[in-house]
Amino acid sequence: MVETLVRTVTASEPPAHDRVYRGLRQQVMHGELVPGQALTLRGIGKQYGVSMTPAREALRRLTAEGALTLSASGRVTTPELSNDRIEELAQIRALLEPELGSRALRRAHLALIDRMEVINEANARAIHLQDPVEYIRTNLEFHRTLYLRAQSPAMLGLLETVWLQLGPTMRALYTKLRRTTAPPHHRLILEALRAGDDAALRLALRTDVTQGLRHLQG
Amino acid sequence: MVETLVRTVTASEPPAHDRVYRGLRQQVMHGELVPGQALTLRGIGKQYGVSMTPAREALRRLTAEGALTLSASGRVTTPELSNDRIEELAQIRALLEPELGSRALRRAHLALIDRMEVINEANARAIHLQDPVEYIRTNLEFHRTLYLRAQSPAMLGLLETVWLQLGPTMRALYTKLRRTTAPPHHRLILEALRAGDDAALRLALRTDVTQGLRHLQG
DNA sequence: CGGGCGGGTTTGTGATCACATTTGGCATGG
DNA sequence: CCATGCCAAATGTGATCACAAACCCGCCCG
Repeated sequence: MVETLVRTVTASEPPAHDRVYRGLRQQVMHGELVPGQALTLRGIGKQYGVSMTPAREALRRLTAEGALTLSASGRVTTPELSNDRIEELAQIRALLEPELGSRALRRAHLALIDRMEVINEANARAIHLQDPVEYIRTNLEFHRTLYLRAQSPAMLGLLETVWLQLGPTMRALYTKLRRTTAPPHHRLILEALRAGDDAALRLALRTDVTQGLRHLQG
Repeated sequence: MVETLVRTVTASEPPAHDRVYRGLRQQVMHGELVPGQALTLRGIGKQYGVSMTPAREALRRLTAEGALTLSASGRVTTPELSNDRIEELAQIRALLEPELGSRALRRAHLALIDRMEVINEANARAIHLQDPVEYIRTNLEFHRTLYLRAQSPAMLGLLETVWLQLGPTMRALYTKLRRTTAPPHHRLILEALRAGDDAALRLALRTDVTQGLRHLQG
């Protein structure tokens, strides 16, 4: 355990804890982890080739964002959300996403819509291939591409913490219902964007969000 | 530095990093810290009688919530918000708080309103005494008492991170304008609650939030 | 055959240390 | 008087260790 004493610094790499954080964050948000999955300091450390200290910081950061759950004894797991909690998080999405979409609408140009179109095709492919992680990833990227244009970094930041909390659950839901049909309301979103129709866009975003998550609830 | 080797454990105290976190969080949210205030690991550690490790975890957690800002070199300070950012955070409050109030309205009973009345009187006292920290504290407690009834823990959690981000700025604003007049719209909020008027409550909350922060913006 | 109890193992917590980078201020030179 | 370079102090980062609590699993007793 002494082989990495010399860190060949090429160009000031990002800190180790940040690398660990980003890796885990992506795993959580994209649904690569199942709800209830346990994460240990030494396990994460070994996985990323670092000691416990950076692993601890990464986990602390993620739990602070709600991406992970801290048990009373300090154990860290991916969250197992109650149906009430899922419902509430969906309502938060339904509150924030139309607002972000509406703000983005004024600034949306054609290149943006084209880019969303491309992402949406990748999303359809992921559905056809039954690839849950890729489905979640492209779906979030579709939405984020739009919301980035809203120029509201704080609101987008809040929304991303909501996505983080839903990550493992979305994965579980997806593998449970195994949909093979096309993505539901993305076409409506794109049409509203092209038409510059604010009300239609808000509605399409809201239904896309609530529809996607209300399929379980039982 | 070896005097605390024996930790007289009486009844399983909370972890040190949590104690540090709570202390700092309250300082930030209540505006006890000025924007741009620097916090060092060793300084925090000495202040709370712990080593760097718990201090680091507390700071990491707070920066993850947006309560503190991390410079490129890893230094931690309280945030100095741009006017745009203040405006955006106010808009988020204006989006979340009417929603939370509306949800609480159905479940609000007289005892709750009485309690808010008491808090509001303490708030008026703080204004009269020109006590910014106590003003901010009672003002937030007034709102939180209402929102707790909404039974929407995730949404309230998001809102609290917004409050956290605004904490130092609210302090700076308060000491800058030194208002001595009564709190603006709290009476309207209480009246709407008593009347069970959803629309009036939403409006009163929204204006209370935006009014309070739009006084600077320069 | 089921449930409580034990003990080895795993795990989080906090302290400490070495190290590289950054910072801040002061002297020097223009 | 201001800019610049330099050095000591301050600071964040990551590794390692000791320790107590929690956990897990199998054994034994009822």
